[in-house]
Amino acid sequence: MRANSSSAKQGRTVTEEARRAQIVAAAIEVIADLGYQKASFAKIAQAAGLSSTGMISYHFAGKDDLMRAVMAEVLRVAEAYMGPRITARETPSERLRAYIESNVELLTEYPKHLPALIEVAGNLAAGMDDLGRSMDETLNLHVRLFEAGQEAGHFRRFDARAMAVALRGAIDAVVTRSMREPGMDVATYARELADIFDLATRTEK
Amino acid sequence: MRANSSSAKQGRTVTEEARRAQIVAAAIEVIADLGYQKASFAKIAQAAGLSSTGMISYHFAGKDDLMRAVMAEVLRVAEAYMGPRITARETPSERLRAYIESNVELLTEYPKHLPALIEVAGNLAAGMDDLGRSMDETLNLHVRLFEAGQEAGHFRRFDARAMAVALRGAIDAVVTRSMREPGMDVATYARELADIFDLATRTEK
Amino acid sequence: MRANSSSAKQGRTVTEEARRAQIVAAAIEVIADLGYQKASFAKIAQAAGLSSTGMISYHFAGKDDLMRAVMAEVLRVAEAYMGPRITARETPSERLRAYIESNVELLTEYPKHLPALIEVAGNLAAGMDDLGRSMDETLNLHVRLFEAGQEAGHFRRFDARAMAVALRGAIDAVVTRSMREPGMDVATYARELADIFDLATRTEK
Amino acid sequence: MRANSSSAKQGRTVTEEARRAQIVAAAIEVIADLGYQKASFAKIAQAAGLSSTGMISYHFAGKDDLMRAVMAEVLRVAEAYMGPRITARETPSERLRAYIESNVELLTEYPKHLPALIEVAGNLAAGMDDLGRSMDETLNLHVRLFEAGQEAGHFRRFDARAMAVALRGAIDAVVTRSMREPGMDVATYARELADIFDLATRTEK
DNA sequence: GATGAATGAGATTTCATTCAT
DNA sequence: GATGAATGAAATCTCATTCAT
Repeated sequence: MRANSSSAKQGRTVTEEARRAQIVAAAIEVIADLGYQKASFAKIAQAAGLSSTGMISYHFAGKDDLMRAVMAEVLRVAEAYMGPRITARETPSERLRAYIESNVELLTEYPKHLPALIEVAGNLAAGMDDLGRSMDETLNLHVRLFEAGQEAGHFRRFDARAMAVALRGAIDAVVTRSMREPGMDVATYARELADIFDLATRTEK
Repeated sequence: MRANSSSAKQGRTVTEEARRAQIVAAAIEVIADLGYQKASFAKIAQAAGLSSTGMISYHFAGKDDLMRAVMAEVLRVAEAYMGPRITARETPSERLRAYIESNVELLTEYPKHLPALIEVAGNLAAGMDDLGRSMDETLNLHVRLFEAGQEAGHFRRFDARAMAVALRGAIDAVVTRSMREPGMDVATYARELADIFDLATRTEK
Repeated sequence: MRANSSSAKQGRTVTEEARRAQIVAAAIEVIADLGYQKASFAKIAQAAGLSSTGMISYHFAGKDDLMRAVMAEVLRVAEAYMGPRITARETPSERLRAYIESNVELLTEYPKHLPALIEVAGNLAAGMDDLGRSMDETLNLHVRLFEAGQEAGHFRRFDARAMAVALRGAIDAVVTRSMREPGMDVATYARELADIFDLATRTEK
Repeated sequence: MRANSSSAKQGRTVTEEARRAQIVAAAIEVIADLGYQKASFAKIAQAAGLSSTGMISYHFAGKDDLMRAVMAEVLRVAEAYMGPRITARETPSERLRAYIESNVELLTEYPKHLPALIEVAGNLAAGMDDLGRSMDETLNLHVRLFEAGQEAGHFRRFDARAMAVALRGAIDAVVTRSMREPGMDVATYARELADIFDLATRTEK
């Protein structure tokens, strides 16, 4: 009966892990293409080449659980791509720029991941507090980065949380825009965003 | 019968206009509280004190039509509130600050309006291109504002569209955050956002 | 309150009679164009230039009552058109031919009437037995016509009721066909039908 | 999921085929008894012993799809019953008579099938052109049969299409009549109809 | 482990009808 | 006499989930 899985990792076989990955990948595709609303189990199963939705229910405890897995996967990919590019830089300013640029680059490398993330995050059901918290943690990361920069004297004094929210929102807006305007020149946006937050954070003369 | 109303104003009686307003108000409330997804006609009818969902279908041609009306109402309120506060200022910099601050203030004055707008905008069904375009127009307004400021020498040279997207996203992120954190100190965010975009746009020394 | 009218004539004012006629005419049009199913009060009211369906409910006791009136009107028009053309002939054979031809001609003169009749007759709700009986009467008329012809020696011996059913069905089929094929050459069908039933009824040898 | 089946045969399991057949059978029953209009999914599901209308939507893409299946089933049964009886005869005249008689006999063998077919055909929604065309093909079959008979000299010269329309209409009228008059003596009608069209088609002396 | 089938709740929409004015 | 507004039932369809095999 396979008492359904929660998002916490349990003992899973290799095949099961593969199936889950396949479903999550299909979900990301469908969510990015059709939006959260129309991303029904039926559509996802079809995209994954499965013959029934039962298979999804079998591997995930419910829609929420699947969405959790989608977010986790996107965050994993994002961390893998962006992490090294950020830590390769030394100063907070350079890291901030690297963060923005690598984040926007993700849009080119994995065009469906960030759109899917935004769709899911924008439709978090009440009671999925854990997911909300996981988004908050990402935000807190930004906050700490800004605070560290301030303490080191690289950044001017500003409300780190407000800056983090603005940064998140600005990047998300670029993602959203790229959904509506597929052929968009993403690189320009990356550069401009980096400039904006560089000017906004740098120590005033 | 009353068949189908489109979002374009037609000959409507006073009572009908009142009912429509009542329904739209209820819809804004419900959307802000429960999210776009769970804002069914049933919930909205209940919030509006109507006995059946048929009443909503009677006054609006469908969910899309109602959503159009919701957006129109929010934009109307926003324009009425923000417009005078912006035009009262003279320089582009001051107007930019007034724009940001009055926009965030709206969150205090009409706590459900902007959240509702964001929910609706984030769930635009395919084929509601007119709504998408109406959002684009708002963006274009920003673009023109920035370009005007640049030509007048008040703003540095930057990609006006990218700046507009960033601004929109940053403000929306504050709105979104305030939804998750009801007691939030909004004024601080307003001031910080204004500072950020002041620094990001001002002519470099 | 105008306790609603049944199809039996009561004391009606001139204006009321005019309104009823206007509604019936609109109903015939709509039924012929859209079919019985989609001929809702809303569509009929719209076609009649009325602002609400309430007006129809006010003048007719219900959908059944309206349909009764539609049938009565069509039968009235048919009788007025066909009656004289039939009685102008003398022999049963000639009258049979005149019946068929004038009936098909009606399709040209009043293109919506017979289609509407067929739609209504084909969707008689259970419990509208009176309407069913009124159709039966029309059929009985045919039966009597055939029997009279047989007794007078103009027609061969056949089951008059079966012949009547066949005739009714053949004519109705032409009407139905003309609905699906608007530009159809109706005259040919009229002539052929008349030939068929002439051959089928005439005294053998 | 099973999403949507079209009327074209796809890979279906045995169980599914059985369920579909069961639903179609129930639909034929309900349509014949209550008429097309009142044959809602709810009634059909009940007649089929299903617990919900969802089951029907699961197996058929919509009401249209179910109706298509109903027509296909009736035509299949009719062909299976009538086909051999017709081809057993040699001359066009005999075949015509066999056609009529076997068609009317169907009414005794499968009392609900032809009534259901007529109800469905009479309520074809706009946009179900394929169904209309499938009815036209049946008609064309008649046309070709008549033309063949004419060329072979067995039939007099007449408009084959008009004759086909008359034949179809006459038979349908018998079916319709048998619906209103359940205990009707169908055999008499069969014989009389055969006589009528024999006389109407035979080479004139 | 996996599949197809079944379920039942819930969504939007349409409709005929009624009622207060 | 007439109108617009309101009603509530019913219809089709979609969905996430469960279950037997």
